[in-house]
Amino acid sequence: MPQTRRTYRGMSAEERKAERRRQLLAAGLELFGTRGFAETRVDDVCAEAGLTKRYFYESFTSLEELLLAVVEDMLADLTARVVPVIASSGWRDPRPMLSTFIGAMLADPRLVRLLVIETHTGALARQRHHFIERAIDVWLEAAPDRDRDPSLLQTQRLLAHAYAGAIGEVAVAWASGRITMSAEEIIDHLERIFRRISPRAGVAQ
Amino acid sequence: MPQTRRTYRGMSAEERKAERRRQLLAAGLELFGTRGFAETRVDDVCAEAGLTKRYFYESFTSLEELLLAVVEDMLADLTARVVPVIASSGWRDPRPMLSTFIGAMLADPRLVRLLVIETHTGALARQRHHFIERAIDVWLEAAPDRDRDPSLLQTQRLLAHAYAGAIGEVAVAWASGRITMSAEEIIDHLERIFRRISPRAGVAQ
DNA sequence: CGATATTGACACTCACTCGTGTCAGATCGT
DNA sequence: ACGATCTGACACGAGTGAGTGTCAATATCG
Repeated sequence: MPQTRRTYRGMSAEERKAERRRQLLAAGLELFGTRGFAETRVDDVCAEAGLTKRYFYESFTSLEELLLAVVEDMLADLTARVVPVIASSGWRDPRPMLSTFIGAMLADPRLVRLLVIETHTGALARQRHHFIERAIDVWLEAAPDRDRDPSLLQTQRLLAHAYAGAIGEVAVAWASGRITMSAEEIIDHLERIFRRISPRAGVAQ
Repeated sequence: MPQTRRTYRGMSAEERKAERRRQLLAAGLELFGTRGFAETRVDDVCAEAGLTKRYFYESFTSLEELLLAVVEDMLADLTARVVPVIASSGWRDPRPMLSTFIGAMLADPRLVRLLVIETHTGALARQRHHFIERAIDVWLEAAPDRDRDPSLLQTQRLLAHAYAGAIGEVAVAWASGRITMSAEEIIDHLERIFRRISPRAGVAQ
């Protein structure tokens, strides 16, 4: 049992631990995002991170905990990028929001696997739903008051899920090479879908 | 090594084997459709089916093979029910198709889990895509000639994926109690979404 | 009733992976 | 340089589940 903590390679104990945790998160993103959670072992993550099991259990107690942390990170990143965009130009022009959100997934197929596919199972489902609910809240926050009509809330919720599902499925189809379009074209189509689905445009029909 | 085959409980050897296979498929639907594939063991399926492992390996070589067979069955059922509906009134009035397709999932939450969630992984992904592609084909088959414009095919494909994703996500949200609406209302909304997304209505806009 | 096919319960081996432990060597503080 | 800490590689036991085998009990045919 070590009594004092020394610096190694110019890093303090906390820095080293944080760095190792970072490496593990990166390894988790890579493996969970490519071969998937079900096919990933603790030793695989360690090998990918260039560490040993000792340091895995230093920061996480199980693979699922690592998965949760990885998804948490990705969703936090995404939220941080998308929220201000929605808040500023969201309701008037949905394209910046779509471009940011979808662009991130099209830029890194691992995100598709991680955020769309893997989040259907287990504890991740809660994160998925929480993220969608938060998206609804943020969106309504930026909306004109008349759209906060409580009778429309259920509809909003349904539409949000429908739209999230549409984006996800298109992203999956693209990631597996079943849709051969440029990111621009895909965003064009999704923007058009969004504009048509949006209740704002829908009240009038 | 048995040399002759006898009848048991009034059934021939083939009938008994077929009956056992049927029981295993039902057990698979129940377990895969509730706790999910990842949490299901061979012994669980056998217990649910009221059989022993011997008879599992009589009809299947692995759990994944059983899963494939179960999904295959469900998709075949769904296809058999939806295709004629599309062929008859599909393009003019999408509601019967939606009612059939979505109604089946809302009537049995196990189908949601099985067809929407579990089909994202492994060999099932191919079945999922194959089903969607087939849906596109059948749909275009019933469409007026002008809609077969090849330049619209890529768009059709994207829209089909988007719509499939929307239905799936809504079904998941409903199955997990996050959407509290009657099946009728949900179908209403999805029909509206469909009518707006449909390229038929979209060319003008 | 006797012989044999069929069945169900269960024991058994094997492979895999988790989580922990050990230990020699590298690195740092003094 | 020396002692203590930190690190990486690997060994080890435990638990789980797959796939196969055994055997007594049961049902059928002659």
